[in-house]
Amino acid sequence: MKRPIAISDSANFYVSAERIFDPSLKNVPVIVLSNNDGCAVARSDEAKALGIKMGEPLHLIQDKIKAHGVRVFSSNYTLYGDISRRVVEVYEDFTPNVEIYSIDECFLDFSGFKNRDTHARTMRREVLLRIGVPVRIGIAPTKTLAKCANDIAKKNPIFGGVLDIMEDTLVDWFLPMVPVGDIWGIGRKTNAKLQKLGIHTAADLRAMPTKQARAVGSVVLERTVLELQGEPCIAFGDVEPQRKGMAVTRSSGQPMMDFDTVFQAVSAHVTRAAEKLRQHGLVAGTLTVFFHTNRHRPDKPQYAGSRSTRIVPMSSDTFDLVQAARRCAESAWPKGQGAKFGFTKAGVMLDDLLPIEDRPRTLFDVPRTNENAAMLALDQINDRFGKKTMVLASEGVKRTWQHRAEHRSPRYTTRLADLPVVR
DNA sequence: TCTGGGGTCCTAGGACCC
DNA sequence: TCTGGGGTCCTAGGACCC
Repeated sequence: MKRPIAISDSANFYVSAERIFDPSLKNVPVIVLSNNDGCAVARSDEAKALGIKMGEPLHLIQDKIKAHGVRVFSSNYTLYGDISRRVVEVYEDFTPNVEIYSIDECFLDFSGFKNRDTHARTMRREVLLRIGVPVRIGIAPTKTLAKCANDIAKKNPIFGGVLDIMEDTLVDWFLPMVPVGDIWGIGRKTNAKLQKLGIHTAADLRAMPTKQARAVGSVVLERTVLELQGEPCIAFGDVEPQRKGMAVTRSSGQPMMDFDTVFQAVSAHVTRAAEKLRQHGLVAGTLTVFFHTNRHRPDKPQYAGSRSTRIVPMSSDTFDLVQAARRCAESAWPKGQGAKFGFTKAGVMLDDLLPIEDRPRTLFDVPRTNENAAMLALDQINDRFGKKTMVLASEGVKRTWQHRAEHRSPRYTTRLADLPVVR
C-alpha cells in the first residue's frame, strides 16, 4: 500500500512574508537581499520576469532596480521564522504528521484521507486566509516524486497550486515534463554527467539501471532513481531531529592579507557561535576553522585552509573555543607564504553537539594504541563514574570493543589509574 | 620478521539543499 | 570597487589495529 506524501512550499517565501504587512508590495517587483545585502535571495514573480536571477549580486542589477522601481528589502529572518511557524500550525490542523524540511517547506503525511485533492485545496485556501501566504502542494508516493509534482504545479498555474500523482499513469504522464536538472537531489555537476549520458528528463532517469546510477553518482543518485520508481528511500520523519552542527561564516569585502586579520575575523565568528551554542543549551565536541581566497578571481592565487580539533572537555565557553580556533587557524595557515593570498571568506563550524545536561563530566583520553586496555578497563570506569563518564572514542570503536569483549576472555591487565584522565 | 585480509577512524573535500 | 549563510550526507585515502 503506497503512502501518500505531500510537500507544501510557499511561493517566493521571503517576499510573501514582506507582503503580508505591506499591501503596496502586491503586483510589483520585490526582492529580498542576503545577509550582507550582497545579492538577491528571494524575488517576486514580477522581479523574476525582469530577469533578476537567484543569487545575482546587487551591484549588477542596480539599473533594473531604478528603471522598474523594484522594491528592495534586507532580510529579516526573525520575521520569516515567525511566519513559518504559523504556517506549520495551519498544516497541523490538516494532518497529524508534519515534517519541517526548511523555513518554507514541509512534508505532510496524507494517508487516510478520502479525497486528497479537496483536502489539499482546502488547506491551501486556509493558509492563504489565515496567514496570507500562497503555497503549492505536490502529492506522490515518495518525497522525490512529491517534489516533482510540486514543481509541475508551480510552473503550471492551470493546476491551481495542487497536483496529486499517486496514480502510476499520472507519473508516466508527467515525468517526461520534468527536466532532470530540476529533480530534488540533482545539482549542477550530476546534471552535466547525466546530460552526457543522454538522460534529459525525470522519465529518462527513472529508467536508468540502479547499478549504473550508483557508478555515476553514488548511493545518492541510486536512491533518487528508486524514489522516481515509486519506492520510498528517504524516510518520512515527523520527529524533530537533533541538530548536528552549526556554523558562522562571513565574506569580507576587503581581502585579508595577514594572519592577525584573518584570526580577528575568526575569533569574532567563534564568539558569535559560542553565543548561539549557549542560546540552544548545547556544548560542542568538534571545532573547525576555515578561510579561503576569492573564488570569483581565478586569476589570483587560490588557497583554502581548513582544520578541525576536538574540544576536550566539550564546551560552549567563548575562551575555550577561541583558544581551539587559534590552534586550528595557525595549523591551517600557509606558512611563510601567507602574504601571497588575500582571504575573502572565513568561518567556524561546531560539530558533535550535545545538550549541556548530557555533557560528560569525566573524560578519559584513550589513545588508539591503547584501545585494548581501555576496553578492559571500561567496566571499572563505568562502575566508578556511572553514566556521566565518557571515553573519548567514537561509537564505532566502542562497538568494536563490545564485540571483542564478547569473543575473548577478558583479562583485566590495565588498571583504571593507568589511563590518562583529561578532567 | 614477513605476509595478508578485514575492519575502523580521521580528515579533507565534494555535492547538494534551501 | 561590489558576488550569502547555514545546513546534511557521502566518499576517498592514509593511518592504524588485530
